[in-house]
Amino acid sequence: MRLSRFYLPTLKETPKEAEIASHRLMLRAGMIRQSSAGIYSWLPLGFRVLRRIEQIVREEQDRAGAQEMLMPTIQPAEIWRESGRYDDYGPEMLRITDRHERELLYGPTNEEMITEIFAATARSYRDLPKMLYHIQWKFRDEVRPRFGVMRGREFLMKDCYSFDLDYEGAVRSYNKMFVSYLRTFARMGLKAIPMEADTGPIGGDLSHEFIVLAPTGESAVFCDRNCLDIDVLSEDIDYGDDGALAAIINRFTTLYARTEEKHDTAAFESRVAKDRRYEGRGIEVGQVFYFGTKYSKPMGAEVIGPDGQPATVEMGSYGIGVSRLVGAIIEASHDDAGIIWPDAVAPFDAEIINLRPGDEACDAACMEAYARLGAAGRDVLYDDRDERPGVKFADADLIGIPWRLVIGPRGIKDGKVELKRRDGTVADEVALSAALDRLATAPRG
RNA sequence: CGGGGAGUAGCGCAGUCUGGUAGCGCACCUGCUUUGGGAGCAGGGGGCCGGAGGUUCGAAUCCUCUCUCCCCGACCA
Repeated sequence: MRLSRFYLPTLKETPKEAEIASHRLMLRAGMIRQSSAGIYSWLPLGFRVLRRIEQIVREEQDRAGAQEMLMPTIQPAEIWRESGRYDDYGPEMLRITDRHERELLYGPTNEEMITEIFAATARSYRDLPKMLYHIQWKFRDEVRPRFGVMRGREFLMKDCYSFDLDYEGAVRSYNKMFVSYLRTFARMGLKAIPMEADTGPIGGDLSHEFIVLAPTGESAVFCDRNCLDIDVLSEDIDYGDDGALAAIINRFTTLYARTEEKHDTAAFESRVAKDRRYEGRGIEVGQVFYFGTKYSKPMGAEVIGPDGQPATVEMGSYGIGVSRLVGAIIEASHDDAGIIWPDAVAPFDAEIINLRPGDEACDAACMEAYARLGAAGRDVLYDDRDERPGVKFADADLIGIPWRLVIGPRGIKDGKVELKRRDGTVADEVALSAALDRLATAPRG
């Protein structure tokens, strides 16, 4: 993509409404534009990131055995009356009436809808287990939306629902999602720690929040440093091996990891040696939750069991805040100049900066780089604009593409270009061909 | 929902107290000069001053009502 043709309305000054880094940087980098409180349009740069995050979530859901579907944003009030939540939900639910005076709502979540679908179609225990998910826009009419996409009213969420015949089955599903989440966040370059979460009136210990560590996070978190060192991506995970999954989960759940709401200083200090105590801040990006028959019972989601008797299905739900993740990743990875995208979610793999468009040698070198990287399957942003170098460097820092290839008249007369990582780990003056070899084979994360 | 603040050009702001034909910086357009970290000079375009009523010869400015947005708190993927 040539930057001269790309719709990238960057801002030099910060819009005054943006307080936190991710909000500020997303606005400045031309990723989003606010429509009304807590509701945003996603401009091309932001949309690219959103799609990449969504795709990682999708791949890891599929890998864990969940199946993608799509449910509507608008739901009938009726099914929420069946579950008893229509009145419980309160003013956070956006209620709508259509021309026939039918009561509708813009879905804040989909337990009722999926349960209703499942109840109407599942017959036998042989239909179980199942895990179904979708990635869809939701709406919660927050009293006070803030922090940009981190706490919007409209947000993109992946929600998955599991259906099992009994508690043991539900735990297996829960474990699959738990491990899937570990992999999902790790692939995005995040340290996400599962922390014990409130299970509300249902009780039990089967709920975890996944917290991304970021110094600007909203809640204080306390955990054993050993949590930070577990590398889930290097393992070959077999989702059919219940024992292996349980073992991975045990490694986390036996370690102390809690948010401030559940933090217990005495327990922390007795369970975690002093040098292993980690205290920081974090952002919740996902939650896994077992809730048994809370919805299946009132909505009649039953199957005939092996014994010929009807059995109410055991359910769980598993959410990931996809749009929130965009903000969370920026909170976890930025500096004063701008965003530092992890490779796996970056809007482009590399940016080529032509310091002197119109200079024959620079143009030729840039076009060679652009063509070669494109042929190697890289997504490249080519800054061919007729701007001064300072403007280009500043925009490049701001939008945070992981690799930067700077081609200017000074270097090119010696056949040299500058190859840099946005995160500062690489800054080399090398021959163009060497830089291209390196970029063409660099991991995409 | 309680408390605070703000709506004036795309963005950041001044002007409001003390009414008198709307301004600054950046951005944008044209030309020339520049070109390795947000260039210089010259010229130019762009505003029903959030909206509705009112007071006045005259309202961005005073009065009334209203809408929106932001911050702190309570609440949340």
